Amino acid sequence: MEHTPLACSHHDHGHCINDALESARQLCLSRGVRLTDLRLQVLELIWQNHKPLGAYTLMEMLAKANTRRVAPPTVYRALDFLLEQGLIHRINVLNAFIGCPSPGTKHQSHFLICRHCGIAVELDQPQLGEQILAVAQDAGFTVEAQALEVSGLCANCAPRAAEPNRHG
Amino acid sequence: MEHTPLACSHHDHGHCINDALESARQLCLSRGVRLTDLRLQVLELIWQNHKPLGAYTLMEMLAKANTRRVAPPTVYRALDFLLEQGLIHRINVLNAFIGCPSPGTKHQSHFLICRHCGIAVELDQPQLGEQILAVAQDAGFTVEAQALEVSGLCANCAPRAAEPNRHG
DNA sequence: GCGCAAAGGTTATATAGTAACATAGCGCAC
DNA sequence: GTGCGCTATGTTACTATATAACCTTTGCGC
Repeated sequence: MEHTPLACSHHDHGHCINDALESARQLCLSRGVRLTDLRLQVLELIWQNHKPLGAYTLMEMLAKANTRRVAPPTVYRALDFLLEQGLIHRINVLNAFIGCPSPGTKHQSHFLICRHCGIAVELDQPQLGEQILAVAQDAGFTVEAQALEVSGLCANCAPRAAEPNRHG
Repeated sequence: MEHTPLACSHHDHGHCINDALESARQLCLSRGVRLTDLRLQVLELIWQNHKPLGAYTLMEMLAKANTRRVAPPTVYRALDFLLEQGLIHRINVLNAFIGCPSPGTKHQSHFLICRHCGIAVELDQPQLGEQILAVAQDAGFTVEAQALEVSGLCANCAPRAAEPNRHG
């Protein structure tokens, strides 16, 4: 299985993937839920890089990895499972999905999304979540989910990126 | 034109609408852009209540208000214009659009979205935007847009709303 | 009036997501 | 081991959301 390198910075991404898959296995085991082959494969594909993947892209990748050709419901069911278990997040602004680097700990879905390289980085800032929670509670609102999606240019792309948004 | 009342609290919504439309007219005038009949009508429909409206719902409303029957591109172009001018916001998690109560002032798209009554309330908390900006900048990120979508139950719905999400 | 640019109309199609029902795998009582 | 029941996956068809491409109309300066 080919490792698409992280486009905008250099790190040991194999490590990312392995960690993620291992955590996923542990979590599912401890929760008594089944991380089936399909679900694992989808999670693995999502972790190939740090770019959110659309459900249909994922379908193509599954077809190319050829092991199977799946229809939309199959992919969506796997994604639903992974979402429920907190192993992935949905990026609404992109209609796409990305792996969660710390699925065990309760946290919000806060992302920086580069429009140039397409990478989405999850923020780990509990106090930001607290702040948002506080503002909502002040308004008498009962929070069930937070989705913060900040769009712009990442540190690597900002210098060389001009105007248009092209994901490469 | 019928005024759908705000479901979860009582206020003079006619006032909301009139203010919004008047600001829109002023803004477009001062910017030298054209707030055409169609665009105005779409904006007016969006302001009928405080629930985000989908593009296709909007199409039906236009058809019923009968003045015209429009195809998707027509609606989307009007929506694009209104988005560009900052007169409406897009709620990604709902694939829907809602009026902006203060289109003149630069601000972010921060919403509390009630899953029970469907109402979305825009937060006006500049310091929250600043905080998010600061976090992003610390990560070397150049922010172009913020989208904060907090889902849950509003003050009016929380007491009587049990588990499921039904929009009424 | 003429010509340009912007707005809107029309057709077709791309992309994203779901409903409903059939089949397969797996654990367990017996 | 057989049969039952539950969960996961396969399959077909469809709904919902959004855009491409091209054409016609309108507003407006000259």
